[in-house]
Amino acid sequence: MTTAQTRASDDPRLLRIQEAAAEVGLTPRSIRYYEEVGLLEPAARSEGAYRLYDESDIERLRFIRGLRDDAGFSLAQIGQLLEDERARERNRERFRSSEDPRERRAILVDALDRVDRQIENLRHKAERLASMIDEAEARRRHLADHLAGLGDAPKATRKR
Amino acid sequence: MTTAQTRASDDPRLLRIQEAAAEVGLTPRSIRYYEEVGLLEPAARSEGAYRLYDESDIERLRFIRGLRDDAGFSLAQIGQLLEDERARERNRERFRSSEDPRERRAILVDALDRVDRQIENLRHKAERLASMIDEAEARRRHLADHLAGLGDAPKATRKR
DNA sequence: TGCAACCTTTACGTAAACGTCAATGTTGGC
DNA sequence: GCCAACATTGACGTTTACGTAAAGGTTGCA
Repeated sequence: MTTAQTRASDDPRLLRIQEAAAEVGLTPRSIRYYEEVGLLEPAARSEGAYRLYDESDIERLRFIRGLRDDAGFSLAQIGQLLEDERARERNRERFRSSEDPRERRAILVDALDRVDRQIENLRHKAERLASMIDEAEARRRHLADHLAGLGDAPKATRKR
Repeated sequence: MTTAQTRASDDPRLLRIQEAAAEVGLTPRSIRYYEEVGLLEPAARSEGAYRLYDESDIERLRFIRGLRDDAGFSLAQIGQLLEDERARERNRERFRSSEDPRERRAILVDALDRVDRQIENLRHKAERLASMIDEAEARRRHLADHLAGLGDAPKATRKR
């Protein structure tokens, strides 16, 4: 029996790799590499095996790029974060399908532990950044004060 | 056994590379590499060309390590930050040795611009991290609520 | 003075995160 | 049904940030 599946190649909301790359600011090579190391898989493949990405793939790619560029995480760390997310999903499933209150509680405690560790980790990074920002702002204030002390602008000081 | 008196050549407060490495939690190789790419130079060399590090070198190495491990900066970025710091130092010098108010003002405006860009940069990273922390904390609260709803601990849950 | 435990430079090896061909297949408009 | 523009899977090249080994010099204690 032939399954008349959603014909991926027809859906205009699916992007080919170059379009997806342009959309999120990556290169096709990077996206393929992320797939190679298990960070994501395209939602579908065309008849001729072209990778096709849907909206959630795009979000995921944006997430990865953000962590890489903005937060400076390695792909391994990003993989860990994504893996944690999947683990949470699985745990929710386990939790829902469990009847034993002791087991349900154990699942929650486990999840709580992991989240705590993750928060600790992120906080550490954030604190380091915060103190760098503080220092920079202190310098900024110092400079601004000096500048104010010198009187105003050099050329056109007066506003008509 | 001998009392291992770590006398470095002249000044006992100068550390050889392995001691410095142990002190800050790096390897000698890394320190040499940082020197190779221009991140620091040892305060002195012994008669036989051993690298000798003083207290300010150690601080600098700690700084580098912190940025690398905690904040996830690349060595190139760290180099940029250290370079900025040296540029600030030079600018202060230029500023002090200048008489012309217009030039002094220009120097300050320039410095202010650079600091602003740096702050912008750091803020971006910090915001990304902050939102990740928020999400994690939301999950944490959610889990904690569920846990509380299940009734209390299985064993000894007395908190202080 | 001897020598073990450091250190030096030089150089090749490696893992991560891609860049860049090359050979070949797919799509879609005319 | 043709063909330019895209895609595929290798496979090798590159940069960063070191690890590691080799060949030899230095230090300092016995």
